Amino acid sequence: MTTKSSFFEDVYAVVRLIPQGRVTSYGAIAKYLGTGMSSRMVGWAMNAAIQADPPVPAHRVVNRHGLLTGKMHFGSPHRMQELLEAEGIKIINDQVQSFESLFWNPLTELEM
DNA sequence: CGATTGACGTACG
DNA sequence: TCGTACGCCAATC
Repeated sequence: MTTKSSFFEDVYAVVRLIPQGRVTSYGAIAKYLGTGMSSRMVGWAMNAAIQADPPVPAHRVVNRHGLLTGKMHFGSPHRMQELLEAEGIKIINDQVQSFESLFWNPLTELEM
């Protein structure tokens, strides 16, 4: 893109492309962005993503294990789980059920 | 300006 | 197989 897309904006774009009822991992996004395995940057971007406009469905982004590690950042720890369950995703003990089936890989879906 | 932290992930023991 | 240590890169203190 001619526009100098910031790391954050790029993350927002990918997360916004996540279909409802699907989830992805920080590492997948990080790799898609080409930042390698610096998944921490993705998580940091997510922190700002909540305040981003339009709002980014950060609740669809979980860690490699499918755990809602960032649930505490949604204002209310239960908010993230509520949002995911509202999309039809089952969560038990902060763990996404059938995570592998619900996993949305940007590298595959976007066909890099 | 330097040190620490951070919603992760991989490697090694 | 499980636990601990290290690395990434940027932002915040």
